[in-house]
Amino acid sequence: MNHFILSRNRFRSFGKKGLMNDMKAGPEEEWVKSGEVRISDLAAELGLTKGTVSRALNGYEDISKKTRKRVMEAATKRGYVPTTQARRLAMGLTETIGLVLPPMPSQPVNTFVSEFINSVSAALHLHGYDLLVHSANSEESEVEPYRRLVQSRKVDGFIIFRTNEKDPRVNYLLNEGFPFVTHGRTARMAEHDWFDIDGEKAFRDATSHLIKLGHQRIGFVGGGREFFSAQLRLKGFRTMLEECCLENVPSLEQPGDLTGQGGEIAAQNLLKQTRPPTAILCANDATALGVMKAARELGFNIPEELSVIGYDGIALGAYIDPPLTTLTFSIEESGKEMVNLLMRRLKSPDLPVISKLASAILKLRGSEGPPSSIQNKYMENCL
Amino acid sequence: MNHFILSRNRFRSFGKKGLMNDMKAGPEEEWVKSGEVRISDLAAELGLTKGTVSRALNGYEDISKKTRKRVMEAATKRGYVPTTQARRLAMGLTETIGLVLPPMPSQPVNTFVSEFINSVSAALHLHGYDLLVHSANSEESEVEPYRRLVQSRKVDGFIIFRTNEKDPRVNYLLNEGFPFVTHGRTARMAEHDWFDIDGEKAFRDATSHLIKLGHQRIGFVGGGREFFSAQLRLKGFRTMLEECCLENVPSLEQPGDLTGQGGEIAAQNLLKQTRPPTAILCANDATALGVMKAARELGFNIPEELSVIGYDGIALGAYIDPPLTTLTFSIEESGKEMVNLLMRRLKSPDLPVISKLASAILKLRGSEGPPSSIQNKYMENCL
DNA sequence: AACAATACCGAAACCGGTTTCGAAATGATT
DNA sequence: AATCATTTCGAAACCGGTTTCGGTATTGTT
Repeated sequence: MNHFILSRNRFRSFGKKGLMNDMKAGPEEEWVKSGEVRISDLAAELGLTKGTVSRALNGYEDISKKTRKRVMEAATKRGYVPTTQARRLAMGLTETIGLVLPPMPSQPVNTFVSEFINSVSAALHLHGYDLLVHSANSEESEVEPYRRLVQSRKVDGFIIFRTNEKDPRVNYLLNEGFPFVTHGRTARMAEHDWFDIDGEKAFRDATSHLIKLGHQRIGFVGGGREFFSAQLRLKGFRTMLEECCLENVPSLEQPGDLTGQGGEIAAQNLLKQTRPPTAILCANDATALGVMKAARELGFNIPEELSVIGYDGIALGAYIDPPLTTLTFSIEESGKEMVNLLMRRLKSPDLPVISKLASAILKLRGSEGPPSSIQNKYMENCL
Repeated sequence: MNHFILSRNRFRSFGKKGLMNDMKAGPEEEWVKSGEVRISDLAAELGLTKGTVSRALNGYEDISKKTRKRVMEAATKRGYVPTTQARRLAMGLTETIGLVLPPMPSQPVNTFVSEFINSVSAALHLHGYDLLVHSANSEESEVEPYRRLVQSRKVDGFIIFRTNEKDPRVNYLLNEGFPFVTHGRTARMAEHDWFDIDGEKAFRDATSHLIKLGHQRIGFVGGGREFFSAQLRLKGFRTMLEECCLENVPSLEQPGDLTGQGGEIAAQNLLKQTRPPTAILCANDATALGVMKAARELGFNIPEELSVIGYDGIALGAYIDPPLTTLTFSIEESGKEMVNLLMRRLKSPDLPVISKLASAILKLRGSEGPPSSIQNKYMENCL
């Protein structure tokens, strides 16, 4: 809503059509400037009404084959493309999906967001949908952007990622009954469609891998408590420790914040202990990079004296020394699957919620190995 | 255009308004489901016509203070927000800017895209514009996505980045007379607004820095010839060599492709020479990481035996060993400036083209230093 | 050949806003 | 009190499509 005062008589170009009709008689009939022909022009040119032209182009069966052909030929010849806004208004839908970027860390290290946007956008396009990307203003409430987009009816649904366990965005949209799909689970995951990577299994795998290498004191650097996914990764770590009869040492579990700095601090806390861990699992690659940096500064050789494993599969992890072993998953698949879930929901809003869990795979690149002094006295007890 | 046949009598919910009017009499008047009140509802409720309500809300001066207040209060009370699609159709604009993601390398290396999208989106929002992100299908022509968006009138203008010297997208849009701004210069930069980082100056600075450290054999790993910006960086490198009376050795200029792999290959070509360079300048950070990897594998210590400098300022560079010295610039500023240029263009299409050149700064992090054997016999000749 | 069924298209309403234009109500002027 | 200028609002067109409904023209049937 504009609250400032406007002069009433603003310029408005009426009668554009007359000008166009003149142009169509011109000599260069084939070079049509894009998007200047309206359905009414086409109708007038063909001696039909715009309703008929519309039905012909949209495949209604009450149009004769001959007329349909005539209309379609004229349409392609004149380069007619329906104006999206008008079509959407008439049909009562926006054919647009919203994606709100969460406030970014000042120095993002992974390329998840751009890859994700890319795959989501591509998948949406196959369904004739557009992607509206909105950035969150860190000064306002997290749900505000969603509220704006819903109220102004700019989108038909949302793609949400980086969910928290208690997610205000999810609460808001569930309350509104507005369609959306999340990348990541939430406390209310039984009430909405979601896609997620099985981080718990991923960290069981990674932990198991380290244990098999002979590690018995394994550190863990997590994410904030608000990130459900980070909690699940921690759970996977603990589960596998227990399965292998390894003691869960609280001091070896350090909180992090999914950034490099957080990793540095956590690593210092871990490595300055009298009995430091021989391996550290990190909730993501950024954290792992911080851990590796701190380890170097404290004189730990990787992987001889300390194994490090991350999560995210960032491409540049392959170029550092040593290359970072990490858990990877297909971002492209994530985008595709989420779009499928969302399209299904838009088509039939009352279907039961469904979800999809994909798995991450451990990409061994060299930042882990057997501990320097193998002490596998407990190993016989378990498999 | 749908070409499949549809049955003619599809369900359409007319008369939704009657239902709504019933609801508004209900007991829970304050909990309004978002976006269910139309301007006609508001008008009926107030005993006004929708034209009057519209003018009141949009600040026309032919509405009495009293009426305006009444309307605005009712609007906020009922939670009225105009339907974007309808408003845009009536006003003949989309208030949307398109951004087409170029086909990504399978492993994107930097976070530029997501940061850029974020800043562009935020800047657009300040002007009441939305950002439509479209992904390019690698199988079709580069301009096809642009053509589609123009023809269907989904956007009012474009933000283009990663320009090539001869850029088909630029040619198409110039030909259409469609507004856009580029991030990066092109062969036709005199004909369109653009924003760019002064890569030439950046590489003059970096080269100068290395020369002052005592380097005399400096290698350069570039990007493909199609990237105008990479060419300009090369130019800056050459210029500074010449200014300092250093010989330009062709074998020290290696082509690259802006990826880590390309950097590895180029570094091998450089370092296996009988007189390898003591420093290597890279057209971007991904390349620099590849160079560092290859150097390590060939037994070169960085920075003692080889200095490496990149370009992009990726955050990950701070976490590797040694931390990567690089040329950085503000992506946020890029986004903001480009949006400013574009908004200006949309407001007054006939203004002369303008451009803005921002500078990168050399962020010293430790991957460069004086060469092991200082031979600065030429240094006295120049400053 | 008369009549019912069907194919085909025009007319008009509708989506939800914005803007123009003119008329009625109000206020100022003489 | 009559006249004129202003303020204020209603009526209606418009943006560019889609969809409903009804009326001809055409075809099919016996």
